[in-house]
Amino acid sequence: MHIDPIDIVKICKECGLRLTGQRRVIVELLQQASDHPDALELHRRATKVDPRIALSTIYRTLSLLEEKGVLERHVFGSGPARFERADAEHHDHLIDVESGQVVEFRSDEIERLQQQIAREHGFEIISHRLEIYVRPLQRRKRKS
Amino acid sequence: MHIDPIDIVKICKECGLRLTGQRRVIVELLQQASDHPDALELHRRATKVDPRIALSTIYRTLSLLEEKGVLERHVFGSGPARFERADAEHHDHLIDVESGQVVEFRSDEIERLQQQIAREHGFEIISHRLEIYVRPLQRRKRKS
DNA sequence: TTCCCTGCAAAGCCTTTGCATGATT
DNA sequence: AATCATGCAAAGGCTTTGCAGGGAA
Repeated sequence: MHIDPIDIVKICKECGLRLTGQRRVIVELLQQASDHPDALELHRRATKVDPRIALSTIYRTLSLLEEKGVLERHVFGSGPARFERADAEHHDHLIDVESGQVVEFRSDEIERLQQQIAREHGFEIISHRLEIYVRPLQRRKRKS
Repeated sequence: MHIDPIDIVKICKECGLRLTGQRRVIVELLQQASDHPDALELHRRATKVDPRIALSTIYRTLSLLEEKGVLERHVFGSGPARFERADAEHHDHLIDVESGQVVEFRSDEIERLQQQIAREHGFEIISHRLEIYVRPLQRRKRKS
């Protein structure tokens, strides 16, 4: 499965936004990220490239890119918002509460069931989120 | 479907907690609530019964009752935490983004699929949340 | 040159916490 | 009487915002 890179040049051109160094850096970092970093983590990574970049710029850029549909914002548990590239194909998340690791999955069947449930209640779906909080499976039971 | 009332007397007795007027009031309000109020809203309602009750007491009591398994905490979208009685049977939520109304539903099939997905990834489920953000269905298309 | 964008600091929202007072056991 | 719970106010985390200076078009 190939994912097109985020074309920040094109996005800025189309939206009449300015192509700043900060935006380039943030997009590049999100491009590379295989995890789901939050604003602070992104700021840590960004300052390694450009030490002058401000946390507020991170927040502003993330909101902007989310608004343009380039990024998705997730809030797991009661933690800070975490971001990832908007995928062409929607997916949901398994969150390992012990390690904090996030695993993506997709179930067409669950998607279908949701559509059905919404329709039965007289609604149409705008968006949804499904988060499954998990821990690694124990093969054998043992004494605690 | 009948739901047993929250027995705050019993809960306090069992947990070695004190049965205060504030706790009675908060539990009583949650008992009656058919919506999913947040702490501030609960405080508004509580002060009508006892004007001296503090917001921090609301928060403390809500956390306490959540911890005891009496209440469930939900965070919809980016809003404040909202609370409801813990039901014997788990359910998920449809959130009408236009009215803010919350509709509960349950799908055994979705529950089953989640179990299966978690297992396939080598995890066991601790908890999960499924929120479907919706708007009322339009019967006919019309010009905007 | 124009205006958008940034950095900085301050404020905002929701929630938690420290501490002295007050209530329940 | 001994604790535990409360009220009040302050602080805490995350995020947004106001504003003046800086940079892209």
